[in-house]
This record gives sequence, structure tokens and C-alpha cells, in this order.
Amino acid sequence: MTASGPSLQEFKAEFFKALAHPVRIRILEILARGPRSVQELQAALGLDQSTVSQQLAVLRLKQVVTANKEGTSVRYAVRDPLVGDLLDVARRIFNNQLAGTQTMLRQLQRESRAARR
Amino acid sequence: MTASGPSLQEFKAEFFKALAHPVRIRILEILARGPRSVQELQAALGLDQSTVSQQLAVLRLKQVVTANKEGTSVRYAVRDPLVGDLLDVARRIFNNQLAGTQTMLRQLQRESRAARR
DNA sequence: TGCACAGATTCAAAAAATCAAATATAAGAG
DNA sequence: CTCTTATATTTGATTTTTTGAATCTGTGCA
Repeated sequence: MTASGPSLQEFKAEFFKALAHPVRIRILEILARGPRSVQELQAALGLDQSTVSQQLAVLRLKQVVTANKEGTSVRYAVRDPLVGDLLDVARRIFNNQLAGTQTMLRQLQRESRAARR
Repeated sequence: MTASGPSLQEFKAEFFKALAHPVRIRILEILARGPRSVQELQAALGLDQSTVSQQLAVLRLKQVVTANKEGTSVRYAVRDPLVGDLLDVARRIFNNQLAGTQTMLRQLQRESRAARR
């Protein structure tokens, strides 16, 4: 049996592409704490309507979030709560990584100070 | 205090960009099970040397994997074991999502069958 | 009807990523 | 040294994304 059409890996890649943008990550980090209207997102992000709506469109298309018309406004939410977990794990990875570079930086500074004397 | 230079969100986005490619995901799924030489990866992936090396380069640049010269060959490994956890969470999300679409598909079929009679 | 407001979509230019093919380098064998 | 094996880098054409600005659409309300 051979793989067909858009492979599972392509599907996965599409999902990660949805996260691969600074604004979209910020949006998801906010939505991970609960649903928000577009206005609320705009305010929280300090970005203009068009930009926010555009990035929400990407997240919607990639099925990462859901949109719900509520009267005059639209309320967005993360489709799967596991996305929150994913961001948590990612955060831990970033911590390790940044801790590593800081340590290296400090070490580098120490080295050059030592070499100079 | 204002944010400086490449923001944390940009850094995060760069990380997810590293995962946002079918071949790179496949590589990471293999490396999550343990270190591998480039040859082993090539064989497992069925891709040519140049392609594999290219994608390994982006994983290296984005600090997702480490490379270690071992005699004549180079052994790659995931830098942080949490990457494995990340892929696991992602897998669970994909499961839910695909299960969802299958369910919807089945439901759609049931609906049209019902409507026809 | 005719504003406003909330949000979505469209467009073109610029920037970044992909891909395949060719070329380069480094280390060990003989 | 020279050949080979393992891996890396470069290049240029192509495709995707990003970005900002402008333009729609829908809805409640005066």
C-alpha cells in the first residue's frame, strides 16, 4: 500500500506553518486562555483590524481556530485545547534554549575577560 | 520597557518554521527515537543526499538538532528531548482533527442518504 | 433609507522558502 | 598523492508568504 495524495506529513507541515508566524503565535497564546472577539484581540495585540483579521483567516483555514458570529461581533476560539499544551511544551523548549545561549554568552564574556588579563 | 530586536515571538516563529516542512518532520520523527547518521536518515527517508543534507542544515541553523562528526560520518540528534513530546502532542491534535473530518464525512454521507429517501 | 461599526477579502509588491542540480570539502584507504 | 566515501554548500529558477493599503460585506440602528 502506497501513500496517496496530500500525505500525512504534508498535513502536519501545514499545521506547523499555521504556527510559524509571530502574530499568529501571539493570537494563539491569547486564545489558549479563552475565546476572544476580534476587537479584543486587536486591542490586546495593538495591531490594526486588517492585519488581525488576515492572520485569523490563516488560522481558520488551517483549522486551528473556530469562529462564531455573536450578534455584531465574531468570537474566536482554539479548536482543540491540546494546542494550549503544545504551546506549553514549546515554551519549555524555548526556555531551555535561551538558558543555553545566556549561559554561553556569560561564558564567552568570562573567557574574553580571562584572556585579556 | 519596550521589546528589543528580534522579539521572543519571532524566535518562536522561527522554531515552528523549522518544523513546517514534510521532510523535516519526517527527519525529526526519526531522530526522536534516537540519533542517526546522515546515511541512516537518507536510507530511512528514501531521499537523495543533497535534499537530506539541505533540510538537516535548516534544522541545525534553527538549533533544533545537533550534529556530531563521528569518524567519517556525522551523527544527528534532537537537541532537546522535549521536541519528541511536542511531536506527540501534535500527533494527538492531528488524530482529533482527522477523526473529526472522518466523522463529518460519514455524517454528511448519512445525511445525503437520508435526504434522498 | 442611510449611517456606522465589526469584520472579511482582495491586490500587488517585496521578501522568504523550496527544489533540483551542480559543485565543494574533508577524511580515510591504499 | 589520489581515489573514494560521506556530507555540505551554492546557485538560480520557481513557488509561497508576507505586508500594507484599499475595498468589500453584513448588521443594527437612527
